[in-house]
Amino acid sequence: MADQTPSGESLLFLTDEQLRKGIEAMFFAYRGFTADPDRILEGMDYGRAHHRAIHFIHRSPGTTVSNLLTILGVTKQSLNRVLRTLVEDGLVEARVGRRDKRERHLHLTPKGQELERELSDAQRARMRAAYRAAGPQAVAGFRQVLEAMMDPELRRQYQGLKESGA
Amino acid sequence: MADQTPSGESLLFLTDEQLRKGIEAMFFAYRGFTADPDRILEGMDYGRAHHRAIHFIHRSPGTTVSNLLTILGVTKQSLNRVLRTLVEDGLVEARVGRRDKRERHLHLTPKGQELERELSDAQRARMRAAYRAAGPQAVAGFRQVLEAMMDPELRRQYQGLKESGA
DNA sequence: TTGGAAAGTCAACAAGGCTGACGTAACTTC
DNA sequence: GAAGTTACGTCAGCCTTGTTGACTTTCCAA
Repeated sequence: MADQTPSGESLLFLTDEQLRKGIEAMFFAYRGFTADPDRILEGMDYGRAHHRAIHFIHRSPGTTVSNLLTILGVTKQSLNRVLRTLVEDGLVEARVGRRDKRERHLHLTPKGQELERELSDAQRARMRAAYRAAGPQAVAGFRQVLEAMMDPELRRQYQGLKESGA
Repeated sequence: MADQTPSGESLLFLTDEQLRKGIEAMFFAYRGFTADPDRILEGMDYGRAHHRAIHFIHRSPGTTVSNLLTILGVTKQSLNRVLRTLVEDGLVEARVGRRDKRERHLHLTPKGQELERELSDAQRARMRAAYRAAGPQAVAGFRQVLEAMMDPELRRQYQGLKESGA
């Protein structure tokens, strides 16, 4: 959809100048996007990597370590460092799999859920303000462009996650 | 603007679930956004930090070090390390200011411009594909939401940069 | 002339990526 | 039941990119 370009001038939105603005918008917006959780995390012993792990464990409770590895796109050594501290500090529980005992199924503890909520409340508040300011139609466009910007493999991850909640 | 919500159900786009999707879209899209330059840079001695410096020097030739500091939001020690290697390698030229000789005005050398073009060609290609797939209206929404998501100070940076080219 | 801004530099450190190698338990296949 | 594979953890070492703190040089401006 949205492929009809009735006249040549509709392509003005594809000029290098327009693209550069989009690139810089991504850069500055991503700074804002991570700013609130970063602020909350600093002072604690955690960083952005812990936030990501917590987010996706909350998002998909019971997910395995290797699932998380492919979603986050880091090495197991890197993820393990993060996960270990979260388990040690009692924010994440790693339950041995029932069918396959090699797997560890990850869950947030109540304490972990509390931090998750604090972080996502902050991040959602900013998203909500931005969404409200821009309006529903802009939001739809926002999501379309972002989705088109993903690597195909990541897009599948995103879409797979997108509806799996219900 | 865009605040008219004729009926309650227009606010459906502000549910926590919608916001979570937006958050994950940002996460995955940003990975795609940086993937191509990262690929080009790996193997060279440069990283994402060098790319950012090169981008903004290209964008605002003659900009000073402290301008760059506020735009990039890093410490001068961190930026200096990047800038030093770029100057040593002959990609960036730091000209002593004529009015204020304390300032260094930064320019890309032909060699620097060559790398800049390679990097931004890759990044623009992805943006262009995403823009084309989503269409002009979606692009407008995309930019609106991103702009609303920035910190006010960063938004001023962005907007200040936005038109200064012509 | 003096205060302070702009720039650069040295040193030390931390977060969070990476690779490589190795170990162990558990599942799968022959 | 032996052999191979998978999932996970861990040790060691390295890199990039961020941080703070302390210090110097230059030089504009009050």
